[in-house]
Amino acid sequence: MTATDVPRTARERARAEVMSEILQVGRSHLARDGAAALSLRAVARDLGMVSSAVYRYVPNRDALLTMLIIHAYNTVGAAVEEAEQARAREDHIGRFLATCRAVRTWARENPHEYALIYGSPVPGYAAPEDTIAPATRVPVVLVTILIDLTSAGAAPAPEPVSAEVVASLAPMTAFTGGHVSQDLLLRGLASWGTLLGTVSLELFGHLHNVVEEDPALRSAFFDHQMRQVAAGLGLA
Amino acid sequence: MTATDVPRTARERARAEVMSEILQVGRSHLARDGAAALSLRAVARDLGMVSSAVYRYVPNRDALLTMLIIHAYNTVGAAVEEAEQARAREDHIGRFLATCRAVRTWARENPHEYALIYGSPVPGYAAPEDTIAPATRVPVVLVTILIDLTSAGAAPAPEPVSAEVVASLAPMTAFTGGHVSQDLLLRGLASWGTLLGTVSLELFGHLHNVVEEDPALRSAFFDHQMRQVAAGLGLA
DNA sequence: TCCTGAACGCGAGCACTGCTCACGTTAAGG
DNA sequence: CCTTAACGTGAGCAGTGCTCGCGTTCAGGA
Repeated sequence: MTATDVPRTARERARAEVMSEILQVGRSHLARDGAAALSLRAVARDLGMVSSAVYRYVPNRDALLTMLIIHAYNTVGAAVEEAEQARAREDHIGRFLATCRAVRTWARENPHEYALIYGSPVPGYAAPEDTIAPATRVPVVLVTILIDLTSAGAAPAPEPVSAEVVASLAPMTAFTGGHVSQDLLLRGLASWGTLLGTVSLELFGHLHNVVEEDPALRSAFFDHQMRQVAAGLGLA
Repeated sequence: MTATDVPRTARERARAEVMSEILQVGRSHLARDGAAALSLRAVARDLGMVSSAVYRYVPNRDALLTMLIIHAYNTVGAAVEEAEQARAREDHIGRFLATCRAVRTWARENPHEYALIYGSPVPGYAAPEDTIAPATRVPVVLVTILIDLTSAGAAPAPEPVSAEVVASLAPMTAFTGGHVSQDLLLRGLASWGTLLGTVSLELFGHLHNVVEEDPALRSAFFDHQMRQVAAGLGLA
């Protein structure tokens, strides 16, 4: 069971090690210079290899970017899950705010990673299959809060939603089953949009001359906005 | 007055023409391949020039991107202004929804342009001075609606806002004067974030397996979300 | 135990990019 | 008319992604 995916031979060991080194160097380059400047040759140089050697491990530059995307999704997902699980299960608003704050904090600490996953898609559009699972970690946390909120009977009375809009949510309701009202689901998606929109506005410089730059004030602003969003979800 | 900025000599004429050709070809390349693939050499080729010749007109690639950014801001700004002005001045919710729809429609028609201005910042971070005025056109429309709403006495009763959050809004209130309550301003910023967040989610593929792909359903979903946002602004 | 084939690292090379520079040409204005 | 600045050219530098043929090294079957 556990032995199957653990490297045994020296070669497999070496390969795994080189692989993780490539990823690590790639991450540091991404963090320093951003995705646009990520260069396989530069990564190879840092590793003391010739550039063509990395192609034994990584098919092309986009594949490396994809790995970094997956890593980014996983780190923000882990950060969010940890922050959210630190709150009591019945503290719905606390869990929600913790989630929002964790996303923003992670984004501010890793702006290039954030831009990579929530900014303009860098590789040729089609998100590889492997990215979708990590990408769902944060949304899953949010949806879980909505489910818990509903099963605790604390969800606001759902307002009616047109049949067409209900139909548009089909892929989503396949996940949530009937555990969350369509109305609350829509509000949840809106809050997801507001969260990412607000963080993107801040990180991408669109709050310049709009909201004071001072970090404490920026945090206060963000907190206020997220509390407002929480209120829209029926969270006290 | 008008004669000063109109080209007179043949040389100035030619220069202006080449300049606009560069921009036009740049725009078509951006629309086709995206910002990352924009190449000065390719633009030069399309123009029948040698690559170094374009440097007589454009200092570097980033400058060309900046021009495209400005152009993008202006086209989305114009589209929004036109859509919004088609509504009656007292139809606040109609103006708001028209604005939202215009942004989304423009974004769907010009995804790479949208990504350029509202996605990850491509050039070396610092947004040049020339971009800020065009960038404000859409937000100005939104704020104007809020001002009109307030002066029509139709704004919802403002809820109290902490002193710290008020302080964070200093740059913004410098623009609006006292014409809009701090609470409404914050809600307006949230709706701006939700609008961009929702459009970004859709355009950048984050609604995959979340909201049905069918264009009509996507539009219905977006409309519902924006109506919800409008309700949060006190718009019927 | 040997030996075959796969994995590996290397260096050269292709096509492309941004950008610079010295060079003739051309046109504008004193 | 003639100087000066703007223009377009082509060569060239440094960097990129990616490919390919070459020896080497190692793992596992005969």
